[in-house]
Amino acid sequence: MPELPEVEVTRLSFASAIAGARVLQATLGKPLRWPLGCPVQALVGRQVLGVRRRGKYLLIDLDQGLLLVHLGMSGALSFGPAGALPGKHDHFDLLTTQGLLRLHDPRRFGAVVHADSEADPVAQKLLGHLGVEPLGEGFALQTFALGLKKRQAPIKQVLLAGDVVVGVGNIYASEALFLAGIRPTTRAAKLSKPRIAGLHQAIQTVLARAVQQGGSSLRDFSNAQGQTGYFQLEAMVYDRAAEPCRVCTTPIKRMVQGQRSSFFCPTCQKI
DNA sequence: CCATATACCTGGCAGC
DNA sequence: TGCTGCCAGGTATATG
Repeated sequence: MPELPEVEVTRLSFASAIAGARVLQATLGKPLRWPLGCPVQALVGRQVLGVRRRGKYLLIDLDQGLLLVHLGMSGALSFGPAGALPGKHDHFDLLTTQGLLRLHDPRRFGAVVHADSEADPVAQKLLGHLGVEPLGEGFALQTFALGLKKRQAPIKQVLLAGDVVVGVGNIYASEALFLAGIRPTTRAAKLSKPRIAGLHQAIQTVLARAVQQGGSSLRDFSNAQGQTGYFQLEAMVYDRAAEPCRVCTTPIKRMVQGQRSSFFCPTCQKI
């Protein structure tokens, strides 16, 4: 579920509500992808200063250190009045003076990690290699082109790798490549400058639009207020194998790259 | 350094 | 109904 748009939509849905809250209690459920990295009791008494995002990570700033939250494949946060006991798939609770922040994550590929600062090696191990933010000022065409020129791998896989540009996952990689008219199999280094410019724009267009639409809710994504997203309704290719292209009616194709599904229109995406 | 495969975990679905 | 196999939004890690 969670690519950049879903993570950003989640952030927007609880950041202001939790800001200033004091942690009353913290609880862990089953193990997540990585250990918390500090005694859970150490979170009690901390104050939440705000919530930022880096790639697909949420950074919850505390008065001492910060929490890095990743939603993995199936994670979702909720923030609201405390009440219900944790369910089978609720694996992290942060009870605060302003509400309960809860991580629901059936597959447990997600994580909550404490670090003393962003410069902390614990944080750097997760954030250090990340590429540029596609919706930030720093997403320059020139640097993007330079990054792609060094890579012989298929463009789809370079986008997913996240070391050139962050936040583009399996849905939005396919969608951005469709918008740019580029085949997912094209080697990144072989893209011409105009095609790179088109992709640079397409990534921003797709991600910004998805944020506007509240993200994609394929099965179970919802923001911290429990609201689902609608971008999946306007997806051009993702999960539309054999369905007619919305532009030219050619059946959309599905293929596998790096053990992940890619979707494209063989007519609209020639090279 | 780069490209690709593997592992982690649970649930939903199609097919028999 | 129950079993099996496949599929799913990610990414650190290991292996060429």
